[in-house]
Order: sequence, then C-alpha cells, then structure tokens
Amino acid sequence: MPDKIQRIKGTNDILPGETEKWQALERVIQTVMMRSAYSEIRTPIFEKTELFARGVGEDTDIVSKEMYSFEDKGGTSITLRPELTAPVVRSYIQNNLQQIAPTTKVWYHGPLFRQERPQKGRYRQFYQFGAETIGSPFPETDVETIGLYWEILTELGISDAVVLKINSVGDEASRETYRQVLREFLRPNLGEMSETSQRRFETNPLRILDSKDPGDKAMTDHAPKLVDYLNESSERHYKSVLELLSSLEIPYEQDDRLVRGLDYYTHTAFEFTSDVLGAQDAVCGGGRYDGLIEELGGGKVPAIGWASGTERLLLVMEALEKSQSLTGLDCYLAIPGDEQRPTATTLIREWRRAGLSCDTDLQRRSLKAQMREANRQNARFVVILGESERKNGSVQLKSMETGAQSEMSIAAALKMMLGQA
RNA sequence: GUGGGUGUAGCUCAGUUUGGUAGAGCGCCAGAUUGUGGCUCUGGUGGCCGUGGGUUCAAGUCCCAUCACUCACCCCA
Repeated sequence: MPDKIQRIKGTNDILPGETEKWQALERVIQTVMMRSAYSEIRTPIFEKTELFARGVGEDTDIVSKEMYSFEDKGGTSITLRPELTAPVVRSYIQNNLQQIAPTTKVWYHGPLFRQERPQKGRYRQFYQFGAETIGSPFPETDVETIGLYWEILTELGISDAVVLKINSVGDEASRETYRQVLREFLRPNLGEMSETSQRRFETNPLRILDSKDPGDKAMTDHAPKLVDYLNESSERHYKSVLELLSSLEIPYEQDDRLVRGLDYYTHTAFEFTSDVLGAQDAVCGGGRYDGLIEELGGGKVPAIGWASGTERLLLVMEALEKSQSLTGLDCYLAIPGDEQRPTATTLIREWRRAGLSCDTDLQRRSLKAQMREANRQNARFVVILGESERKNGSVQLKSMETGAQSEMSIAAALKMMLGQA
C-alpha cells in the first residue's frame, strides 16, 4: 500500500460542518463592510520578496525568519504573503487609487503564510480579514476604522469577550525623542537584559517595552512612557481618538507598552485580545501607518488599518457558543422504487430552480433509510414519490416537524414547500 | 530554533502499573411483519494499537530510535 499523503504541517482542511461557520462569519463581515462603504480588494497570494522586506521591515520576525520565499524560474525572489497591508498598499500605489478618490476604503479576506511553529490559534497557512482606510490623517478616521471592527464583534454577539487595547506611538519626531530618552534610561542595565532586547537596543528600542522576559519587564516597569513624550500634534491626535471612542461607547484600555511588531506603525496602535484564546490572545491588531505608502514609492499618504485572524475569531465564537453550523434542507425527495427515479430527476431540478434546497437518495436505498437521511439532513419536508403516486400524478408531502402527511398534486406540494399555500 | 504532553475504530477515549486471543460510548449500516425519520431495543461494519528495530515462548503493554500531532517559549492574527 502506498503511503497516505498528509497535510503540510500547520495547515488545515476546513471541512463540511466547519465551512458553514466560516460562511456565516463571512456574511457578517460582508454586511458590515458594505454598510460602512468599504469595498473588497483581492491581491495575489504571492508578491516580490522585496515588498515585504521594505514594507514590513527587515528587522521584524516576520521578514527575518518566517517567510515562505523561493526563486521562480526567472530567478525572481517570490514570497507567499505573510500579511496584507503591504500588498494592499502596493496595489493602491500601482493602480493609482489615489487618483480615483481622496479616501480609499477597502477590506479583504484571504490566506496568509508564515513558517512558524504551529500552536493553538497559530498556523502556517491562516486567514485574516482586515480593512484599510487610506488617505485621511484625521482622528475620526482612526475611529471609523476601529469602530468597523467593533461593529463586527457586536454583530457577532461577542464584543463582551474582547478587550480593545490602545496606545499611541506618536509621529516619527516624537518617537525619535522618546528613543533617546528610553536608551538613556536602559543603558546602565543593558548588560543584564535578554539577548534579543540587547540587540534591539540599537535597532528598535521600542520593542523592548514589549518584551515578555521577566527580567526585562521588571526593568522597563519604571521606564519613561512614550505617551509622555508625544509632541503636541501627536498628543492631540491621540486624545481626540480616545474621546471619539468614548462617545461611541467603545470600551478601551490604554496600554502604554503596546508597541506591536511591525515597523510601519505611527500614532495609533491597537489590539483586540480575548482571554479565551490561550497564549496567542490577539484576535485583531492594527494601527496607523502614515509613512508606509511613501516608503513603498507612493505619495505622502496617511492610512490606518487592522487585520483580524479568522481562525482566532472563530475560536472566540466557538468558546462563546456563538458559531452556527446548523443547516437545514427545504425538501428531501424520497423514492421507494427505482421506476420513479427518472421522474424524480426532473422534479428535483424544478424545485431547485424554484429556489428550494433539495436533496435525494443516490444510494438506491430503502424508504426507511431515505427517511433517516432526510432527518439527518434536517429537512423541513419529505416528498415521497412512490408507485401509486406516480400513477396518480401526485406525491405524498410530509412535514418532518409535525409528522403530518397527505397526498396532493405535485403543484400543490411545491406551493406548500414554498410557503405559498 | 527550544521545551513539555499525546499517538489504540470515522470521532472521544479506556486498556499500559503487574506482558498472555483488541474494548466502550458516539457515529455509520441493517433489522424490530405491510412503503415512513427522531425515542427505544437488537445485530453488524470498522483497528498491522503512529512507524522501524530490540528483549521475550509470547509485546498495545518493557527498551531504543524515528515520525506525526498538540501545547508552551520566541513572536504574532
């Protein structure tokens, strides 16, 4: 016997029973996005490696160790996308979306790839849906974007299980000032810090605040706070965002250690976390990235966005028993006797065209077995087309809910099933 | 890349201590007199006990190796 071929580590088959939950979630996402005038954008699964190197940052974990990269036959370095903000921005620039309207509002949903060790809520191929609002620097845009996710959570009935953590990393000038202050603070104890933090001391000292190393944590507990070094305009922006969130009654927690792993963030940085998720507790992350578009060769265009892990959101829904997979058939057509099968073939097509979800027996099994199958599929009605019914040009219509059954014309049965009788 | 845990039926798991003919529940299939679901009852299908070595008269059980899955670290959605 040949070996069975298995899934690649960290990937998942989303099977019947699961896909219904995904689709229900996707419907909510689409509805909320449409209401808020966000349009869907679809970009390629792979991009030039350079896009992520420049867009996400060479020093980030994503780029330095997690990318699926390879050379194609022309020698171009290709990478399976590990995140979607950079590709969306690339597309925005390449297609000159700036020329179409001053504000671009887009959303997406699709697979991403990162070669990490899998664990709960973390996979090598995983899905994110997200939104990007490009072209406005104003705080109400931050709140429009964050509020969009809040609407999805509310619509799903899980906003209580999720906490919004927010911080401001300021504009470039504020951050430069703070970086100096932070370095001065940390320098005396630099030798005692974790290896990665020592490395980041030069490259990206802000990330040290994010460290989970207990020693680092103790050391940074009394570190000066970034919020205290925001310049006036940065501070005004941040205050304004917080006020608007309050006026929308979106609860938040300020978290002055929240820095986030990607290089491109400016001003607002935020994260939605949930304690039902285990160690990987972030269900959504995002922030403002006013410098990224220019960095990738576009204009000086401000933007803000977020991305939510689809599997993680489904885990939250599962934990709160808010995910729905129940599907029901309108009609199961049962056929006791193979002579009726040709008639059944045309009947079922007609009913399907009329908009009913219908199924029938493909195993040539007994009527009893067909009834069991109808029940298993949660059918509202069973139509029985037997020998005597076929002769009369009629069918038996049975309500699986009440158990009531009667013989009637085919037309009458269709009307009943459509709810028109 | 590092550490812990787990691999026995489609699924959830007993059985491993003390080696002696492979188990349960759920699911699936079929039956309980006529062409009728759910509830109940009865029967059935289904496993090279992750894989390869070793010890032994005898290994799911003991030893070694290996692979897979899983959780956690790092980091992230």
